[in-house]
Amino acid sequence: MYFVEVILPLYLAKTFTYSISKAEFHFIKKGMRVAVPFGKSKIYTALVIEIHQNKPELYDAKEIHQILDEKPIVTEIQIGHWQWIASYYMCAIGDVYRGAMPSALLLESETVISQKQDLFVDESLLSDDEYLVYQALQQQNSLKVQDIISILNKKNIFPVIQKLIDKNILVLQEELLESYKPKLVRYVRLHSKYDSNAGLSELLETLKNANKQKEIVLSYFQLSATEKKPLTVKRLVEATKSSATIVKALIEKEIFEDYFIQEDRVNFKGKITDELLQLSTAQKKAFDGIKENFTQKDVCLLHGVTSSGKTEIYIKLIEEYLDSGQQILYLLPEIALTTQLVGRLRTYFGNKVAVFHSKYNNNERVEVWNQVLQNSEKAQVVIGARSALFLPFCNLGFIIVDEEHEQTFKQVDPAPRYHARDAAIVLASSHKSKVLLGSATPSLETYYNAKSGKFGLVEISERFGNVMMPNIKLVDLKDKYFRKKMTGHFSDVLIEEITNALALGEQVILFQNRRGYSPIIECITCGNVPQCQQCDVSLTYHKHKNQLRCHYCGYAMAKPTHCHSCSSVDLATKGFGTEQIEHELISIFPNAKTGRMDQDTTRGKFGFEKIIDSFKNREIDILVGTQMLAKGLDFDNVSLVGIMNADNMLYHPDFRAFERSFQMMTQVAGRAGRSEKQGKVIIQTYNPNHNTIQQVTNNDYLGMYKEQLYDRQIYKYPPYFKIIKLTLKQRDFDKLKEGSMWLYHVMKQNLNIPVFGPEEPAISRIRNEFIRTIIIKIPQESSMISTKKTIQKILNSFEAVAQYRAIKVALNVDFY
DNA sequence: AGCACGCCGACT
DNA sequence: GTCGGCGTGCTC
Repeated sequence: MYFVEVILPLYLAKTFTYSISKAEFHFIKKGMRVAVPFGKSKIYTALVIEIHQNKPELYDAKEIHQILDEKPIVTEIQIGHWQWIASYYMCAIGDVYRGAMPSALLLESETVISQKQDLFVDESLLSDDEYLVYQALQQQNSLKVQDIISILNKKNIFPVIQKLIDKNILVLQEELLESYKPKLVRYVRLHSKYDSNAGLSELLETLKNANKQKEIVLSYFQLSATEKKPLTVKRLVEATKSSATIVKALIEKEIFEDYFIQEDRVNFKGKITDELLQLSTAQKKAFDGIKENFTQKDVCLLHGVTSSGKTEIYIKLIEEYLDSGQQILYLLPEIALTTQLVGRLRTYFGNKVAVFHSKYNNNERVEVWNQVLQNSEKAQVVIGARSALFLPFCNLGFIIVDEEHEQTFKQVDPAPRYHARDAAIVLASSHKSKVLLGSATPSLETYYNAKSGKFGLVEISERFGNVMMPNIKLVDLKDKYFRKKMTGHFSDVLIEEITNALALGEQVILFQNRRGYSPIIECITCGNVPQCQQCDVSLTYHKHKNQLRCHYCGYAMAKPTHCHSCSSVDLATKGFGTEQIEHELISIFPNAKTGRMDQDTTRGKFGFEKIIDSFKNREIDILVGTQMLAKGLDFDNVSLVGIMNADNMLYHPDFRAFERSFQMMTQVAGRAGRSEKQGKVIIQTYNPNHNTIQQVTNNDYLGMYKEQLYDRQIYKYPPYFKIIKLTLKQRDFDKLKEGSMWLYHVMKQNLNIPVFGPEEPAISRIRNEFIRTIIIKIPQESSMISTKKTIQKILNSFEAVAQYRAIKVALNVDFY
């Protein structure tokens, strides 16, 4: 009796037991994948986490379907880390497994329908639907469920299939589809019969009437003599300016033969610089400080103002860990940033740099996974967004979390809702490795940890190359509107500064944290604002497509010509977004070239790079963008940054609104003045005296930190309180209201800590589901673990109530 | 999560 | 009478 415990890639908290043979028992190891039947018909890719001989008593374990790996592809450290994530972030281990593995490694079965061999069918006994399926099977020998759905044009096809099975016509099969395909490159060589030089002259003789073919054969000899390496078909065709057909003809004549070599999809072919990286005095001091800290502490915060040259320090540190033969993980908040950074790191570390992020396709991800697992030379330094954390490191020495304050490190949906920075610190401790957090505007939590001595702290207060901090000017919008000094959304001061910058051939960045043309359209006569049918939000106007769109569910409609409520044609736009700013720019500066960077213009794999590149190449004079601009991009010719409206960030109903506004404005301002000249920043605001705005102006991080920390303590927020947010969703408004009230009361009674809610969020309905939230605040002194246990118990009894079962509850631990 | 079962209203 | 809606329960 031999068994394995496995994790399934489903929302299931439990592990499952399957039986295996004795031979399999000796072969299977923890961390290997096995295909297992689960439920009525499906086969899933499960992960073995235990091998044992304890027969389950309550049920008969099914046998596994097949073993998928020769060797473990997940390490024991990973399994431990996943279990930590599942318990800390209160989600199912299956969720973590599914989120962590590249989907190409998680094969699911698909039902394949085919016809029985050698059968006689009396077609008159078939119904119309049955006949259609039968006919389709005469054309192709197998069909998928989806095919039949489209053939019959209805959803529930199972009864039809069942009848055909009963009539002994069909068979069903579950097929596992291997989705990873190695990239094969086609090479060409002389056919093996010419291995000895014997037939060569004869060969050319046979081609004397086929000039083009002869030419290629001669080129082949020439190319392989000069290049001294195997020749790809592609290269040969290009070099001879011929076509693949002629090569094919030669292969058919058995003069050439082709063969395939597996190649990595991602390959760096550039040059590695010989130059040694020289750190400035300030950088060197920080570098030494970090190393000094690492002798005492496992985590260190590098707090360096914008353009203080943090990257060079990272590179120096990476160099040291590389020399000691360890793997390095470099986490970035956004994929958009990787291209720039990868290019830079590759000039130092060449092919040792691997990249891993969500825009990579499945095949590319599997390759990086395997390289990391094998501790391959090619993946010594891994750069990636948060999910790179899940790679199978075996010898991890160092983790960098760059721009650690960025909220994109926290996954919101789906589960696991983990924070990559915090999970990285835990991962590092199981690898006994070090973590460096870097930011110009650290999160309050991290700075608090550094100040309290939990983390080391190293600060750089000057910019690299003695560049001055930008000069920040405030423009009071109330005053400017009153004095009629505004053109659209541009104050006279901003226009003047842009004019000056353009005259000097310098570039300008304008920041508006809102995409679209203007948020809403309002009827002047009756005040009606078009709303989304499925969500509790107003529709956003997009001028370019002349559409109204919902930013939550993606619903789009043509812009109405008249009010749907009172039929008036007087419709006005209210508020403004990037698109409108760009539009106004064009009329104010008709000669300047403008560009826009937001979610709408950066779609596609290289959308972002295209805009960045054309801005870098100075094809764009003025770039308008959303917060994407705030993310550590380096431009050397930007002398002016304008923040169109600082207020809409400040007044978000969120306890982090001021912290975030400070970070965002400071980061955007940091894009200004990268060369000798001091950069200028114009902030347009209705509240020039607001503390946060003053702190940005004076570059007063510490002031912001102290003020916010004080508020956090009073209002019971992190770092003093841990926060768990529960989001309840259901289509039925009343049932949701009732259920959330029940849950709130039970939580309140059983947890001796602050519980708030059930609150109706600002957007109370998305995709026709109503939403309520409950917030639980756990003080530092109470136990996180026992509180979570109690919460889990309460949720279990909540689900046991039949009328509440339809309510979906999502848990967000350390919600951001 | 998926998937089947089972019960109910609305159409050929 | 069937089709399709979604509430319920289970998966080693």
